[in-house]
Formats: sequence, structure tokens, C-alpha cells
Amino acid sequence: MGSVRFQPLQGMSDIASPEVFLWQALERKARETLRIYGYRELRTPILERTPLFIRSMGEATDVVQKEMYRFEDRGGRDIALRPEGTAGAMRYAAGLGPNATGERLYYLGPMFRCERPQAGRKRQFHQLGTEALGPPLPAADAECIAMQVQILAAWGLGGSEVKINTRGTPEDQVAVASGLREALRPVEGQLCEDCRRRLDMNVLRVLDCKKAGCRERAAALPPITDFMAQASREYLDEVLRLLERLNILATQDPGLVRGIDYYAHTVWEIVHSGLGAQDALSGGGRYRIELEGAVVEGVGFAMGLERVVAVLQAQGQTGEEAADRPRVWIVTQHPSAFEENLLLAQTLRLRGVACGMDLAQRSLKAQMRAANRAGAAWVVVRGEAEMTSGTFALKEMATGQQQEVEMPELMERLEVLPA
RNA sequence: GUGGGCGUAGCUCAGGGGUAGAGCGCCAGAUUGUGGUUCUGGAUGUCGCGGGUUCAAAUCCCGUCGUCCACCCCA
Repeated sequence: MGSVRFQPLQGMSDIASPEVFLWQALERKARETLRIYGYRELRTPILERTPLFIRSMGEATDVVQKEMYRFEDRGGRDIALRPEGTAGAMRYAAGLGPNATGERLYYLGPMFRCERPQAGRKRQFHQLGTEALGPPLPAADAECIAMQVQILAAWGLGGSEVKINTRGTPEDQVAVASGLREALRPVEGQLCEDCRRRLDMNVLRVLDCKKAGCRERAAALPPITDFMAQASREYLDEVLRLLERLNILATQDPGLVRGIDYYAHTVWEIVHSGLGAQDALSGGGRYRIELEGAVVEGVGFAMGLERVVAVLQAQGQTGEEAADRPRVWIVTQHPSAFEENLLLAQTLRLRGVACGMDLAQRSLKAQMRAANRAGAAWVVVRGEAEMTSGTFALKEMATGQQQEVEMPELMERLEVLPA
């Protein structure tokens, strides 16, 4: 067992083979789908000034209050590791000014939140997120959800469910909050301790409390859309209608709440049963953020890739399926052939053929075992006999058949293009 | 931030005061130029780390780090 000294920090871990192949395939397929929808990658810094995150997510949110990796740099600046991707994208979008409308961005990378790890939650985790900038358009929201569904399909991920709701405009949100408080005040004593606190802090959270008593009270409430303006209700209806038109299955969920301040109008989640308590694969919504005098509007989502990987692994994928395997393994029977074999390996690699060989000059049997373990399709054996005859013993591992060939045929059989 | 479970070989785990175990994997052999199946043999550990109790601690106690799960909250 290793010493404690150099274990990874709590909630952070190495992503190694074979799991890393799962990640690579995931990223490749996602990028391809995003390309089809006209999205371009934006790579923002991982460190930003803390106020950017506060402005973007909201002073009162838990992420800002207690989950950021926040510290002073050597110049005394208040900086933080990004806890989510939208803020950096918004800083970029604000710089575009009026040209932002129509811009489609995605990001893919690590995010950091200093929380207690549990199933589906790490301190360094990875998100894929998108931002489609522009003023509210139901079609933009519907298309964004459709794209996500297509990404999940490209990953071969089954069994997920889209839940959708609206937060209305900022004015609606004020009306919703006071309406809910008014409706809950008479039954305050029957709510759990957390919900009594939520009543003042964040009423919406009462709607998705897990305690049975609170659920009953919440179920008796009118849907939050009742407190909203007519136009906001119509906006959601239009999104739902368009989703139906696009053959995307989405369930309206009046209890769906999303905690970050910048959401306005459509919000949604994609959940997957079997993920444990953190069952959201993805969360998204329409937002409106004021930054440095500019207003940035758009619609987007963030997907938690660790959770996606967890689902794929539960479906039986390990990454081994996508693992790299050498095409050829070069085996040295006699020391006299070693350097010639080294040169052969180099030649093959220069021509793009993945090949491996044992550099430690172990026994023939050990080299054959290594070839088998690496999953090489072919083995080239060269020893004393081959050195004198100038030939190569070429063995096909799947069939066990072997024959002596000369250089041109060797290259042909290995499907190496002429130099 | 709160609560609970768990840290023993590379991996999965058994052992709960008296000299450290299994399976898998790994290494080497089975008439010396051939892998996968089989057989035989072999190596591997500060029992996470630090302290305490004891004649004696992997085992009991305290602390700490990590891990898993849940709460809070979130992707």
C-alpha cells in the first residue's frame, strides 16, 4: 500500500485505462453531434476572479456561499476555480456585445466544488455544457433539448427521462415566491425543519423536499405557473408543443426547481434512475445574466460526465471495448536480431502502424505472452534463422497460423501502405 | 457543514488479542524457436498513517487521511 502522502485530494481521482477510453469515446461522439448543430468549442480559463461567479450564479446560492475553491493569489486577487462553465462563457459573450446573438458555444472540462463527495459527485468533476446566445425563443429552447437527447442517443445511453418546467420572468419569480409563502404559511408548523428555513431562504426548494409530510403539502399547492403572467405560461406551452413536434418525449414537472439565480423561463433536467440520490445527468435552462452593464441572454445546459460514465458502466461498458491495441507485436528469438527488430518497429511506426515489442529482451515465451496480452493481431518473430535467410516469421494470433515471408509480402500482409 | 459504513498482496476480499491468508492477476517451468486452455512451482504486504492500552495489536481505544453512502445542495 502506498503512503498516505501522495493520495489524490479528497473527491479527486485519476481517470486511467480502461475507463479513460470510455471518456475519449464520449467526448468524440459529443463533439460530433455538437458540430452538426453548429456549436463551436470555447475554452475558458479554469481560474477566474471570484466576483464573476458571484455575479453569474447569485450571491445567495450554496455554490457561491460554501462550495467554491476560493483563495487569494500572490497579487492579493480574490480568485476561484470555476464551479461551473456558464460564468466564463458569459464573460466571453459579454465581450461580444451585440454580436453575441446567434453564437453557439460549448465547453468541456473540469469544474470544482468543495463539497462532500458521494455517488455521482466529486470535487473535481467534468461537465459538457452549451450556450446558445440570443433573446428568448421557444424554438431555441426546444432545439437545445432535442440536441441533448441526440447526444445521449449517440452515447447509446438508454433509460433517461426529460423533465421540464418554467421559472418565468424575474417578475414572475417574485410573484411565485410570495404566492408560495402565502400558501404555505398556514401549514408552516407541519413542514420539516429544513423546509421552515427554506420558506424564507428559498421557497422553491420546498417543492422538491424528500420528506413525506412536505411532499403532501407541496402536492396540495397550485402549480407555480398559476402565479405567473399569461405570457410566461404560453412560452412554456410553446416549448412543449415544439418538443412534441420534434418527437422528443418530455414530461412537465411542476415541482422541478433549479437553484441558480440566472435561470428565467424554461428549465429542465434529464434524470436517470439507478444513479442514486444524485440522479440528474444534466440540467439546463434559459438564462439572463447582467454583466458589466451588458445583458447576456441564452439557453444552455450542463451535463455531468461522471454520471454519464456511471450509467454507461452500469450498462456494461468498461472502456476495454474501445481500448487501443497494437496491430503487430515484434518478437525477438535471439539477441542478434534485437536491434534489427528495433529498427523494424520504428519503420512500421513511421508508417502509422501501431506496434509493440519487449525492450527488456525476455524469453520468447514471455514475449509471446505479452503479445497476446496486448491484443496484437499479428506477431513477427525474428531470430537466428530469419537473420540468415532475410525472412520474417509472420503469425496470425487469431488462427495460430504462421509462415515465413519476405519484406514486401510482410508489408502487404500487415496492410502497410508503400513508403 | 452533519450522520453512518469501510481501509489487509496489483485487484476482489477473508481473518476481530498470540509469528499474515484465499481467489484472480503477475513471474518461472512442463524434453530447450511460439501466446490463449491445463498442470507444477514462486514472489509480493511497514494490515492507510500517527499515537495509546497490553507481556503481546491487523484485531481494542483516540486522532488523522482516504473511500463509499445519505443529508444539505447540485451536474
